[in-house]
Amino acid sequence: MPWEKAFDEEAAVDCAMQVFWEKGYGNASMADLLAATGVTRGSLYNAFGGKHQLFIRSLTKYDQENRRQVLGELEALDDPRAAISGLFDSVIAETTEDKQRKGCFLINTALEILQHEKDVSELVTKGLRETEGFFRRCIEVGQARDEIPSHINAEATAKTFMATLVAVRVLGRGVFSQDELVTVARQATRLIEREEP
Amino acid sequence: MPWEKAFDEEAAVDCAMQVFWEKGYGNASMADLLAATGVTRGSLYNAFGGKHQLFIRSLTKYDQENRRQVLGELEALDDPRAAISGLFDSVIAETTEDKQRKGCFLINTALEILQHEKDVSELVTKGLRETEGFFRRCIEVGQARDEIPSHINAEATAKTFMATLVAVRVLGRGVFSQDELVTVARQATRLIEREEP
DNA sequence: ATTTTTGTTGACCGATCGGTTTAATCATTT
DNA sequence: AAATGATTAAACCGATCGGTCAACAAAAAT
Repeated sequence: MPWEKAFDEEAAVDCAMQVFWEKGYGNASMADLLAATGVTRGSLYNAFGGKHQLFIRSLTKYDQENRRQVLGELEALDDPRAAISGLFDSVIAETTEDKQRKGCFLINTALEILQHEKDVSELVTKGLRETEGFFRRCIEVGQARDEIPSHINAEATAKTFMATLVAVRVLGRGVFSQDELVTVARQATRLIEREEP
Repeated sequence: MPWEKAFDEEAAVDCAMQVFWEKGYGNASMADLLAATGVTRGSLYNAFGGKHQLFIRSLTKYDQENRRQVLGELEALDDPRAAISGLFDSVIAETTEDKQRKGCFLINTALEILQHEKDVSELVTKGLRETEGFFRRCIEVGQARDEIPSHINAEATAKTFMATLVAVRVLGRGVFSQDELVTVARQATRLIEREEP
C-alpha cells in the first residue's frame, strides 16, 4: 500500500556529498543541494530530515566509500611498503586529477567545524585515527617480515605518515605542485627505507 | 578639517581578526563582527568598505604580526637549528595554549577559500611560501656553517618542514595531543641531525 | 558664526537562509 | 472505481544575511 521512493536515496547523498565536499558545510546552501541532487525541497526534508543530517550521511558515505575503501584495497595487497607508498601515490594522483582541488572531505571538515558539533568531530577524528592505524599496521607487519627496519618506532612513524598525508591534502589544494607533493611524500617514506645514507 | 575617528581602527581589525580566525570567513556574520569590534554598522562600512575588505585587513594583520613576527625573531637568533626547532616548539605551544584551538588563520583560510578569491589565495600562498623560505634559509646557513649535514637536500627538506608545520596546525586543532604533535615535529627535525642511527 | 567635511547612528533594504505547510498527484490496495 | 497514504512541487515562514542611506553630530576651515 505504500509507494516506493521515486528517487535513489544513495545517489542523492552522492550528489550532496560533492556539494558539501566542494563548498563545506556552512557555505553549501539548501538551494545548492536541491539543484545538485535534483530532489525537491520537501522530498529532501522528508527523506533526510535536514541539512545537518544530510551532511552526516554525506560525510559517512565519503568515509566508507573513499577512505575505508582505498585503505582496505591497499592493505589487501599484503605488501606493507607498497601499501604505504601506494596510499601517498593515490592521494597525490587524486589531488592533481581533481580539477576543483577539493582535497579530502574529512580533513576539510576537520578545519571547518572540529570545535563544535560533537557528532561531526567524532567522525572526523575516527577517520584520521583509523588512517594512522593503517600506517601502523603496515609498518608492524613489514617489520615482522624484515621488510622494514626493526629499529624504527612504528607508532611515531605512523603518526608522521598521517601528518604527511594531511599536509599533502591541504597543500595539494593549491599551494604545492604535484612534484612538490611527491617530494614531501618521498621524504616521508624514506623513514622506512632499508638503509640510511 | 575632518573629525578624528571615535574608535581605534587597528584595535577593531584585531577584534575582527579573532572572529574570522575562529569562525572562518563564511561563518562569521556581520553581526558577530559588529559585536566583537563594538563598532556600529555604518561606521564599520565607512571605515573598511565591507566584509571582504575587513577580512583581507584581518588576514594581512595576522600574517604580519604573527607569522612574519615570529619567523623574524627566530631568524634573528642566528642559530639555524635552534630557529627551526624553535618554530615547531612555538607553534605547538601556541596550539595547546589556545583554548579555542583556532589553529593557524592562514592555513584555515587556505582550506576555506583557496579555490576562488584570487586576492585571498595569493596572501595565503605567499605566507606559506615565505615560511618554506625561512626553513630553506635556515638549512642553507646551517650547512654553510657545518652545523647541518651538507648531504641533505635543502629545498626538499624545507618543503617537508613546511608540510609538517601545516599538519601540526591542522591536527593540533583537535585530533592530536601535545605529545603527539611533539612526536611528529621531532621526527621531522631528525632530518637535519648530524648523525643518522 | 557659518560652511565644509567627515564620522556616527540606526532604521531600512532586498536577497537569501534553513525549514514548514499545503494541496495536488500518484501507485497501490480494496 | 473507490479508498489509501506516501510523494511531490511550490507557496510560504520568520530569521538572518551583507549592505545602504539619510539624518545627525563634531571638528576644522572660512
